[in-house]
Amino acid sequence: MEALRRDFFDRPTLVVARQLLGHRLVRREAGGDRSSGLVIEVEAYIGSEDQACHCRHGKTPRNAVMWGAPGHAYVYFTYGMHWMLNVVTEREGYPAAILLRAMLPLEGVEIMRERRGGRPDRELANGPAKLCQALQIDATLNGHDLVDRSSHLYFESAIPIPDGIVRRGPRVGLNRVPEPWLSKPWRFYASAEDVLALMEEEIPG
DNA sequence: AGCACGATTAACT
DNA sequence: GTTAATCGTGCTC
Repeated sequence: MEALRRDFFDRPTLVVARQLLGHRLVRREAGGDRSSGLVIEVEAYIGSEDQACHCRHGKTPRNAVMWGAPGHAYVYFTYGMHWMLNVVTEREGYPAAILLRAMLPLEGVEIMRERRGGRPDRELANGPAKLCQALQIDATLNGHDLVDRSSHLYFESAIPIPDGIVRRGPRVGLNRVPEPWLSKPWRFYASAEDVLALMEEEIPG
């Protein structure tokens, strides 16, 4: 499998968000083991006009990575206990990123179970904070280059997700965000069941 | 199956 | 002082 290249992320954010579905997020553990999963849910945050975007009030120490080069990780802490992973998109100087909201675990399921406190498998990474907990993602990965196969966290191309199983809708969890931003259909997702069925078609048995 | 709530910390118009 | 791109629990129907 090939790592995604930087120019994959140097495109309009909605295009990247849609295309990111079905690609594999790989965590290289300290001992060299891999854990990974297929991206099945994302949300786009685009520009300082987007009133749901962290960059709506300009550049700050927290959101600085979003203004930088595409293909880097923007990791932030929220609600006093949760980490969120984003990948930066578009040209340097234009703040945009994609929030990784859910993945279908494939490799390293055992270590994910441990990190997730023995929760049922379908709850290992079906939320942005759960995904980070499952892959042990925190501030040390903020600003990390995700376009680098030798690094601790990167993307690999995996299976294309057909339009037929892609769903789209408003971003979730937004507080006090005005229209039209509140209703922008900038969330893209596919059900874990549909993606599993797709994988069985590709590789019968 | 769905809703309400508390947890807990860092950044900040 | 207020807020937050969430999660898990506990309660009700």
